[in-house]
Order: sequence, then structure tokens, then C-alpha cells
Amino acid sequence: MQNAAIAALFDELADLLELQGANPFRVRAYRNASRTIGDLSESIVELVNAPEGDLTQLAGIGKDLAAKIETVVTTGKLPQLEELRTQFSPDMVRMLRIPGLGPKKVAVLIDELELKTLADLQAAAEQGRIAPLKGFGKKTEQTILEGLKQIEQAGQRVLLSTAKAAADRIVADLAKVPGVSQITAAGSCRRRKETCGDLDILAVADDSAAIMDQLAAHPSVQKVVARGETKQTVILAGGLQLDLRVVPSESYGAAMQYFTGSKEHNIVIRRRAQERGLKLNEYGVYRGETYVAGQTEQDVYAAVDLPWIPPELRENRGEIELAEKHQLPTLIELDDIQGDLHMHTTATDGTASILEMAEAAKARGLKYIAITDHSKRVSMAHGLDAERLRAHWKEIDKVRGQIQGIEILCGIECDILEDATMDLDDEVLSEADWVIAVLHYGLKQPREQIQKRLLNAIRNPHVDVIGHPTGRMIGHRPGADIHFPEIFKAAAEHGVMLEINANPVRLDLDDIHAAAAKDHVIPIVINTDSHATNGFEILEFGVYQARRAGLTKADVANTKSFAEFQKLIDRKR
DNA sequence: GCCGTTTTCGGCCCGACTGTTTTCAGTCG
Repeated sequence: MQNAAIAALFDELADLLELQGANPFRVRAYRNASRTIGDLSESIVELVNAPEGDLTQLAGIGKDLAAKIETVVTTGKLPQLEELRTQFSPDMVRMLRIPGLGPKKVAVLIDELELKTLADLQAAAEQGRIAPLKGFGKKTEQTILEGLKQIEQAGQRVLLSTAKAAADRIVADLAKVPGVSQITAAGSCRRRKETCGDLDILAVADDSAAIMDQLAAHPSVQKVVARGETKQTVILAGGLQLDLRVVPSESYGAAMQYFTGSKEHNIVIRRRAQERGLKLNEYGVYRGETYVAGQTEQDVYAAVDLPWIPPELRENRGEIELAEKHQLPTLIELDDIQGDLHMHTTATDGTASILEMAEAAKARGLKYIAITDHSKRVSMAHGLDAERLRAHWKEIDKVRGQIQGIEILCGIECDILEDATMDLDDEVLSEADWVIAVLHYGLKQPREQIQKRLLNAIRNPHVDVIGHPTGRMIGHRPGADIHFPEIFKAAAEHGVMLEINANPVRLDLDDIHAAAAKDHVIPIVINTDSHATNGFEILEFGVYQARRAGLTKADVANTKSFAEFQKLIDRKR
């Protein structure tokens, strides 16, 4: 069982305990455990089976949870969960996802009206049986009906690229409102998390009504859900929720810190404040009633004896401990990237010629690129066989003479076939400047076979890098079942790099595994996998993922000059 | 359920907003 599957069990258990009315802190303990397991780079199954393995060493895992995890790993079941599943239907858990309904209200609905399914809930609301209940009313009943309609949409996370585009546009438009002196997006969008559940925008404004009016009238806003003095909630076309908060200037830094999160990071930061006799909220840092800091984020972190922590790291995954020791990494920047080693042309499924791609890359300031069209297995994309590939490389060589100021490598994105052999034979691969090996097909194969395919590719003397290692598509399909520690070990041993594919749907490796790769001193390359001349625009998302993994310029191979990069890959040739 | 150089018990981050109340509980982030 994969970590994510085990994490999901504990999350479900937390949902059910909530319905049962369990102690909220106990529920949180289960949610923390779920997150801890989900964030692990190594397999929890391996950890349980390791002779030295002690789960209670993990943050938030005590004796009880350790025993439950061991039970899941060894039996595949969690008796407590199975028991609760008999008491509450899956639809009852879904009721918790309806905005405005929490565990208390759902419990009342279940007990008083004996509702079991979402259909029951809908019928009860339509028949007006909910409004008379104590603590409910006409409005709540209406909210439930609307929530039911949107339940598919609600809770759906959107890609960072989508969220950031929406946020950037609204921030730019609201910044023009008179009296708005500062405005920015906070939340998971600012942390550059690969998906966002909502948007948080923060503003300093003389007139909060004016900016809220402007937001309400914004073309991308579908409806206003709530509006108070300092906070407005709207739903954007497409269903994404956006919260606007208007704060005083002296609170801007505190509010930035507060609303950027993550929740887990903030809990630890506020505990630090408490330990120092301070109180930290979105308005500032206070000693008793006295305002101590809050104008800038730097001031807020300084008040709890920490240097400023980059938003991408704020997940309570060790960044606070690093900050305490003044060992935070200097994260890679977009401008550090010198080359892009993964792109396509009209030879396969790209839309631009070799020269057009090279010119577009050069215009973006890149100093070197690799042209890496598909190998023959990708027949849909008219993948290249040895003969066409060699002809393609000749074309690339011609283009080298037509453009100055950018180096072009003759590359190939070669499929690792289902039987673990390479799609092109060693002879032709040995002639390439740069070989990306990838899984495209058979992603659902059992772990052993996936492992064999990746290890064979890594051991192939001509392979430089494994591209989009898991093959996942965020929101569409999970990646292949990979036992990463073995892959990392082999990659380090054979000098094979790993890719962070910058495509916002892929972002593969993810932050957790890119961080683990860094621990194994495996060079990372951040590539766009461009299929068109505007494809380079997504490079930023690869860099964000690298930053979330704590990578520095030195950890990423394509920050090197072309000469240095060539030295690195020449070891293979 | 976790955690502990004040603690093995009693804490566990903190405030805004809504809808239902008539002083506040529940929900949300």
C-alpha cells in the first residue's frame, strides 16, 4: 500500500470521528498523522518492516497511532475505521463538505431527521423540514440546497497555474482602486502549492467598501457569499472561492504571515509566540495589549526569534528548525535557469520548428536547449525511429549554423517500454548529446515491473535523466507505483539526473521527492517539456516546485553555464 | 491522540462572519 492510501484511511477516520462528535484535538491528531504519512518520502511500509523502524519518532505519532499504522500495514485493515464505517454512510461524510455544515449540524441532521444520503438531505431541504430545527433556519436550508448543487465543484482544487492567473489578474485590477496602497495574493497560491483550494487576497486600503465594491463587480466574480468590515468572500466563475481581507498598514506583515499559512506552519509559529509571552494574530504581535510588531513579515518572524522564511517552505516540514539554526537554503530563482533540456518540434507532436523553438528560447534568455522529440513507441505523436531520429539530428545541426547565442543539443525523449527495454537501441542512443528516459505507457503495472523499467533505464550507460518520473497528471491520474529509495540510490550511483517537469499538470517530481533526491545528491533538471514557442512560460512553475523542495541553485543542473553543464553530461560519453 | 528542563494532566492558534439568537454556537480559514 502506498503512503497516500494509508494517509487517506486516517483522514477518513478523522472525518468519521468528527461526525461522532469526538474531541476536536483527537480528530486533529488523526489529521496530523495522515499528513505526516502523506509527506514522507520513504515508504511507510518499509519503515514498519525495518528492524530499526520506530514510528513514534515521527512528529505527532505516539504509541497509539504507531500501533494503528502497524495494523494497517500488516493486515491492510483498520478495525476502528471499519466499525465507524458501519455507523456512518459515505454520504454523511460528504455532508461535511457542504459549506456551512460542520460536524455538529450534520450530527443534528442525522439524528433528528434520520438522513442517510445526500438525496435524503436534498428532499428534507426541499420539503422545508430543516429550517424548524434548533440552530437551523430558512437561510441554512437554502445554503444546503445551493451547497448540494455545488458539491461536485466545492472542494475541487485547481492547478496553481489556474489559481495564480486568476489571482494575478484580480490583484492587478484591484490595485488600481483609489486608496489601495498594498495588495497581494497570500495563501497556498503564495506558497506555490501545486494545487489551490481557494484564493486569499490581502490589501491595505483607505476605504474597504470601495475595494469590496470593485471586487463584487469584477468580471471574474460570479457571486458574493459574505461581506463584513474586513473580509469579503466571493465565488469566481469556475467555482473557485476567493477571500479578500482588508487590513491596516501596521498589520500588513502580520496578515501576510497569517494568511499565507500553512496552517501547520502557523500553529508552530504562534506557539513560539506564546512561549515568549507574546500573542500573534493577523493584526500583529502583542505583549499583553501592547503592539510589538506587524508591519512586515520580517518583523513578525524576528519577534519569535526567527529569520524570514520563504513562503514555499512554510509547511512545517522542518523549515522552522532550519530557520532557528540559520540554515535555511537560499532557494533557486527563475533567473538562475540557463537551459531547458526537454522540448518538442514538428518532427513529432510540437507545433514549431527547431529554429522557431531555439529563437523563442533565446528570446527568453536561455543559453542552451535540448531538442527531445518522442521515440517511436509514441505513435500518436509520430514518434521517431532510429532513421528519422538521425535525420532530425542533422536538421538540428543545420539550425546550429543559423542562430547565434544559444547552444542546441541533439536529444531524444526515449520511452522505457513495458518490458523494461528502451524504445531505441543503444547504438543510436550512444549518438545523442542528451537522452531523457521516460515512462509513458503501462503506468499501472505492478511496482516490481515499474521498478525494473526505471532501474534498467538508469543503468543504461546512455541515459542522462529520467523525465517526469512518476507520469502523474494532477487531478487526472496518479503516478506509477515507485519505490523511490531504490531509484534514488541507483540514480546517484549511475550519475543519472532526475527531472522536475514544469508542466503545471505534471510538476513531477513533486516537492517531497525532489527534496529526497537532493538528500541523495542527485542533480535535478527543471524542464518545460514545451510543445510550442510559448511553452517556456511555464518554467516558473518548475522553479516553484524546486523551491518548495528547498532546492538551491547548486542543486539544479541547468543553472550551470553551458560549458559546465556539458562537462557534467560528458562523463556519460 | 499527542506531548512535556515549569507539567504524566491539561493543555492543544486565533479571530471573523453568519445565522440564529437575545448573548452565542458553529463554521471557516
